[in-house]
Amino acid sequence: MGKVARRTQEQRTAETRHRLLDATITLLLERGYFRITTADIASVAGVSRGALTHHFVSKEDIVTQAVQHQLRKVTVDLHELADSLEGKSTDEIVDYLWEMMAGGLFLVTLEYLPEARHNSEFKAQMTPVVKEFHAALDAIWARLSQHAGIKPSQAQVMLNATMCLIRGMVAQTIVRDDPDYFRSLLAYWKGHLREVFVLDRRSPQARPRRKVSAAE
Amino acid sequence: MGKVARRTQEQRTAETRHRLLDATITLLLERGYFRITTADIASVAGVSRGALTHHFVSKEDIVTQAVQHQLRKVTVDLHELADSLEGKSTDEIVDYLWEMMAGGLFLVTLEYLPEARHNSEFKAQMTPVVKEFHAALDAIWARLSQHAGIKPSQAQVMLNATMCLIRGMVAQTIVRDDPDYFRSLLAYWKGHLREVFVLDRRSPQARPRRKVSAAE
DNA sequence: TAAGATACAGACTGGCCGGTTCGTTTCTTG
DNA sequence: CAAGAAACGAACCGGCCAGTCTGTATCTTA
Repeated sequence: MGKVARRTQEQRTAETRHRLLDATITLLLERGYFRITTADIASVAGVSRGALTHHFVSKEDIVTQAVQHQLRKVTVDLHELADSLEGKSTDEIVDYLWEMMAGGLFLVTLEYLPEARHNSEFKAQMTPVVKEFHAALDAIWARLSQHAGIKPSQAQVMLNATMCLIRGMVAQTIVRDDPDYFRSLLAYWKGHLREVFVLDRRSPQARPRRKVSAAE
Repeated sequence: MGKVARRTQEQRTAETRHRLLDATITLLLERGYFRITTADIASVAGVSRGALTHHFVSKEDIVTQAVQHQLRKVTVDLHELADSLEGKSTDEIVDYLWEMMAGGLFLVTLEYLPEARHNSEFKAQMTPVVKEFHAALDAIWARLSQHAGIKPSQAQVMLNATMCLIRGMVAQTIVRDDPDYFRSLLAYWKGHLREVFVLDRRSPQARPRRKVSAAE
């Protein structure tokens, strides 16, 4: 049988870790944090449990790093979205964020949140990972606000609200199978965003039609 | 020693079940679904595991019934809120809903959602419980909309959006310790609600409240 | 008040799983 | 190429826990 080509230690490590992290995300999504075992992860990754325990000191450790892995990929995607913003509507941005969150990102979050709430060590490991992502989001919101006729501070609040709305909706999808309901909520929110957010293609000084009350 | 007063079977059952359901909610909130055992629940309730297994066929069963118990109590509270709505602002309603959700209701939900997502039997048991609650919410929203003088359909969407926003925010509180952030989101949302409710105030029909149906 | 029914108590068990340990293979370095 | 280091594989173990089962107490009913 064809032996694997000779690789440097660095390559072996990178590949194995990568496979394990991908497998972890896949399994978090498919089976959830409390229903997967380290043996499952190793199996899906196609390596032994020994390999897993060699690279990650605990289950919490590999999950934390897997989430970081995922969030960083998503951050890259979002920056690409911000790159290609010409002619995009706020509707499209909302749709994009919804697809992203409902398509797995927030479902994975929902899997580890209960653990984070009750396992302080795990929470301590996860906190900086989440902070990094939130900071990245703020940067992306700032970029989006540049394309619109509103102040960055307003964009921050509105887009963070958008994310929270979507989070709540995704959570509800688990126990509420009602696409029309979610469509109506998204449609309402898109309408609201359109009123305030004017994605601008030419004139850089488009003004908001309404004032938004920022922090109290 | 003072023996327990003689009780009918019905009383014994009701009391034991009630203690077990209360203990389940308490423990779901404090330790989470996957970190509590049926032995824990029995212990907190002050009964034996035998009593628990006598009244509930499985862990999923007792959790489902405990959640139903909690949701029905919350429904009563919300109807009381709707009763005493004179002179209340939308700000106060938002604050009430936030306190309710962040104070435990949605944290409990977050505990069982992962199980519901991956355990189809559990999900099947939980679905009607959640549906009942959603229907109750719709009825309450209808009452609120009559009070505020806006169209029921609009109130449905806005108040459901409010709930989803709050859900997303509560989820985020677990990994984001930043009260100012959440305050600013709530402040923004209150402002938005004020605008809409004021906007539709111009056709106020001050009719007496009537019973409303949850039907679409 | 006796017999059956219901409520409750507590021991047992079989499977699971994360962490540990140790042996083997692959790569690096001098 | 030899020796050490890193990567990996696999068996083992100790604790945990939901469900089961059997025995006992309390209540109902005829």
